[in-house]
Amino acid sequence: MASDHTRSAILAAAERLYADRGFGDVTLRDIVAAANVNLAAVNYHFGSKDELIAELFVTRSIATNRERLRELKAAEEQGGGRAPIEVILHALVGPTLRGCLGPENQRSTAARFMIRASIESVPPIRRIKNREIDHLRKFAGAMRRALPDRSDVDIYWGLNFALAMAHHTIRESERLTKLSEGKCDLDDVEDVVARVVGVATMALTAGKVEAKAPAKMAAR
Amino acid sequence: MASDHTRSAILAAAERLYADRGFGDVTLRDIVAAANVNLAAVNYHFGSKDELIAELFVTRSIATNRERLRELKAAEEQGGGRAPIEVILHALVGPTLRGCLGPENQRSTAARFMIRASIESVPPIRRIKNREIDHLRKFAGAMRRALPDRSDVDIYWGLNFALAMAHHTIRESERLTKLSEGKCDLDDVEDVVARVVGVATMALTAGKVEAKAPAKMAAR
DNA sequence: TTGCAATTCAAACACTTGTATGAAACTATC
DNA sequence: GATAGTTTCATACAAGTGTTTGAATTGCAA
Repeated sequence: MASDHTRSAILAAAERLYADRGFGDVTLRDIVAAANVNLAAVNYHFGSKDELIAELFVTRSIATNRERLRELKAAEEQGGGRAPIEVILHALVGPTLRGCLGPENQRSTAARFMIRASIESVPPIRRIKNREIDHLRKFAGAMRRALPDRSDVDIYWGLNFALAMAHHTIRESERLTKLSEGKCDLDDVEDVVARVVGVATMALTAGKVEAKAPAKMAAR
Repeated sequence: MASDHTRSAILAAAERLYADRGFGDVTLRDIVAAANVNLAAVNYHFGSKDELIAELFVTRSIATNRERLRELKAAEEQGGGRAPIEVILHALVGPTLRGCLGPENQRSTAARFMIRASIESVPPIRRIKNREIDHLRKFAGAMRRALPDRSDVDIYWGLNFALAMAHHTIRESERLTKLSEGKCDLDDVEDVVARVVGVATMALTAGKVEAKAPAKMAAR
């Protein structure tokens, strides 16, 4: 067992560096320098650089997924097995957005790391990432229960678009701020969440309460 | 002037390799091997690896932007200076989606390269990329003319979400196919374009033609 | 304390990267 | 056809990468 101090120092330093600068240009020597440990410590404790990244990713992955599922389950139980679509979507995109946006000093390193992981797709992560599909399927199931009249195709597209808006907003938050000259306030996280959930909900419910599919025009 | 053959062979090979495998793990030696030229040729013709990437990016960048603007101008002129919002959004996301989705064999290498560039953000590209904001501003202007009652904030968010859905769908097309077990047909590009445009249009016009804003609930 | 395993460390290793060099081959002009 | 300028080529270089090694150090039990 021993001290464990070195091990966790490496994990913390690596996560912070990866979150800040991406996987591309963070070297093992950067990590050990930030963690104040010896170069060989990484290979001693984790086996290889890739295994370190993998451990980082799986740890955060199950944590994030657990949080999302907790929100989901709670909502479904409260609604007797069927939650409103907005609440489901909120459970899907809320945790990530909350972690990655908002005032600089209260952003979670963990969430920023996960965003990097979802963007850069380095080999050790890509290998693990397929399991995420099972996790998303649970949300698809809940959405189907919330919107029993919707086709599977529409459900999946709605899920895709919800994740798209959340992730893209995080990834390009700087550009959106600059483009809008600060008019879009990315620090007001709950407003961002509400916008994403609102649009996704509309995408999923359009043509149900109202007439019929307003999409499909323009072009060709 | 000379043959130029080597130069363009390098450009073509580099673009294809970067589009397929990303900037991260494509080496100069991979490129010269694919182009059947000598290793030193890259530095001779382009100065450095970064300058090769930059030239690739600026060339494609102005080409893509020109295509999008051509569609936009045409639509606005036809509408007497004001185009329908769906057509504007179609001009924004159509070209990219068409280039990156659809049957494998007819995907444009150029567009796939641009997606890579918009994702991986390697230094030489990041330096150039700020000009894209000016380009997006032109679309924001057109959208404002199409929806004069909408606030700037809503315009920018709509623009952001439209790009989000288009890019994310391209980037995660494989996962969406797997998640939906093939039910979402990513090869039907015009259907994808229509879905993206449809949702973005809804996001931008909600609470205008119909009753009142269905968005903004959930949370806080 | 003694002994033994776990951990740390400096150093080196094997490999890959982008770039530089100088000679060779080519091309076009006179 | 000789010459000057351009382009190709094999090769070497310097720097950086993850990993390995084997000796030193530490921590803990007998």
